[in-house]
Amino acid sequence: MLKRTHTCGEITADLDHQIVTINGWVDRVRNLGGVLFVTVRDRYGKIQVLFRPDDDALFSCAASLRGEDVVAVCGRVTRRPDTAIKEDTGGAVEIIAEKFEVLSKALTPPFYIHIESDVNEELRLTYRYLDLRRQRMQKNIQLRHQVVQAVRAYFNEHSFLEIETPILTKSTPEGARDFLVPSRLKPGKFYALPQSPQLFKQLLMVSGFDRYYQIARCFRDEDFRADRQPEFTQIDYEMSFVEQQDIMRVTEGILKTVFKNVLGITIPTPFTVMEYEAAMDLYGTDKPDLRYGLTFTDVTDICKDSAFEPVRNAIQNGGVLKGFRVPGAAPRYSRKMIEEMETLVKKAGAKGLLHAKTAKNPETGSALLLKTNFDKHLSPSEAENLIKAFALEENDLLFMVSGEKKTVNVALGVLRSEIAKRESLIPKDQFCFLWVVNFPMFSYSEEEQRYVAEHHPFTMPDLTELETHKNSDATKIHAHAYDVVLNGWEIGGGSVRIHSREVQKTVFSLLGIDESSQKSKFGFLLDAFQYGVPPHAGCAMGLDRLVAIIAGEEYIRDVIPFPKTTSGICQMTAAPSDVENEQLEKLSLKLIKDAR
RNA sequence: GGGGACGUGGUGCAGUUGGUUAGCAUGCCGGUCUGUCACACCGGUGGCCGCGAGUUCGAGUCUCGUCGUCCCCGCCA
Repeated sequence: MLKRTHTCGEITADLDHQIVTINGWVDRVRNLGGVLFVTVRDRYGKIQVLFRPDDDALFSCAASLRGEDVVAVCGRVTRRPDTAIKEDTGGAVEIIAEKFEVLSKALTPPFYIHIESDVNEELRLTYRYLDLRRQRMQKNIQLRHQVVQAVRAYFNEHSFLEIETPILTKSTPEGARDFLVPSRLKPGKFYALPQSPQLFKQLLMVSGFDRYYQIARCFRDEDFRADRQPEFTQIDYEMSFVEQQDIMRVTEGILKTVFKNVLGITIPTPFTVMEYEAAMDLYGTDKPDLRYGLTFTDVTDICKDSAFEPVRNAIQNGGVLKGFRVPGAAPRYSRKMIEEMETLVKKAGAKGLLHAKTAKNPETGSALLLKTNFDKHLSPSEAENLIKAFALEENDLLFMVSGEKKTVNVALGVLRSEIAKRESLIPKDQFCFLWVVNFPMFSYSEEEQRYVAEHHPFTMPDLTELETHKNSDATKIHAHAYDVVLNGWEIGGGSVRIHSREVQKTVFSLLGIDESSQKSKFGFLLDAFQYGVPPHAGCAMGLDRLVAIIAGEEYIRDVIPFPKTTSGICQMTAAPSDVENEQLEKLSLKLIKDAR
């Protein structure tokens, strides 16, 4: 085999006149009859090879080359004629072939490799190894590597130890559904794949490894989304003898290093900090995208005596009236589009959508008129106050929703992000980081008729609030938890952890985990908490989401080499698949019914 | 579990109120061509319209079911 002396990307004008050998894939063949051009590609770049007709055998052999054949070419690097150098279609040099070998012939691929074109996702995943050859995926996978290296560089420089934790672990209640792995040696018992290394990293703190990190694979058996896969990767870290601020500074440091090393961008730190409640009130989500405005204004007071019954009733029942202004959008929104918006907020739980458009008053020529779907219920003074409260100008569009506060916020939040998309208000190439802090510790699950942890059960609650509200309304207790948000994506989250056995038991009890379950499920943690526990805190960032944002991708599938489809199938290997009955027997398992 | 979109030569798409021969681009194969770079030009190949029922004289088109992919809700501490 002709072994490469250089990669395709390394062949530049510096090597002019030198004899080189390259290995790679045939990207493209252009046969002009008397002269043959072959573009050869590897992961470092592309280089044009020229076959001249002088050597009949060589030329006719090269003429049979097809896309994706794997070749070795030896020849002299030569400056291309000036007339043959076109802008951005390759370098100033080419290789004039003297010898070549076909290392492997290729079938015609099922989709284009050499050009970026839309391809059915199913097909891409079936032939993922070919999809990964394409420039976009090559770029994304390389980018992912760079991000991981930047992360490691930061941690290594700051005395963190990279420590592995088990993949075969224990199923725990709370949180996502576990993937289970049957045990052969303990028939009828199961391991679980980790949803995160949470408890292990806390135990590492107990062990004295006061700065830990891991690029950790995590597994959750829940349904998929564009930003969710059943297995995903977390940048996981934990520190002892620290407080919330310390973790925030470290997280900012990691992100600063990543953006500097990968994109050459200096991101401003520290990040903006926003209370959970403020995020909900202003943006209707706990992960607001701050690249655009459209923040909400509360106009409950203005309309508390509204003649419009649904609004008045909502307010009298302790609800709110809130909305936001879309500058200059009025002429672009037809009745039909506004109906679509109404459908959207109704899906999100709102009872209805109030909307108004502003126009110049033809009589005065200056004051604004509100044209609304609740005109007849709106008094002139209410109209005027609304115009003031929202700072409305001509041709603005105003949306408002009334009802219970949380529902209103969420509905407006959904609307806000839809409007931002439609109005193209989201700037590209901008990175808006923020911290969301002071989350509620618990929420009440109607379905399960109990409190559930908003973050997780190992999060340190506000101890004063815990004492005050634990026997009355636990939803009033806040948690020392924090999320890092980038462009509307939650890219990470963490908390100060409980390091007291008593507090931990109190939280378990509030979650409805009785004494015996505490012992069987979390006994090892409670035991460990009796042997000297450093105060500790940590965080985990979603690597896939982070890389997707940096790569400008909308779906994390596009930054994962071998992802699964939304139904949890690997198109390429056809996993999950049937297993032999013998395998089941060894595991003491039997299928309830033949699902095949 | 629920809602929505899509499924037509290898690939990306079009296909009108149901109407006789399913188009276009590209790929692929063959030919011409000595500076192309998604080479160009000429010719050709290639389709059980996802699958199964039904309505109809007649279905790519309408109806029902089913399978698959994607998006969203639920779910994801």
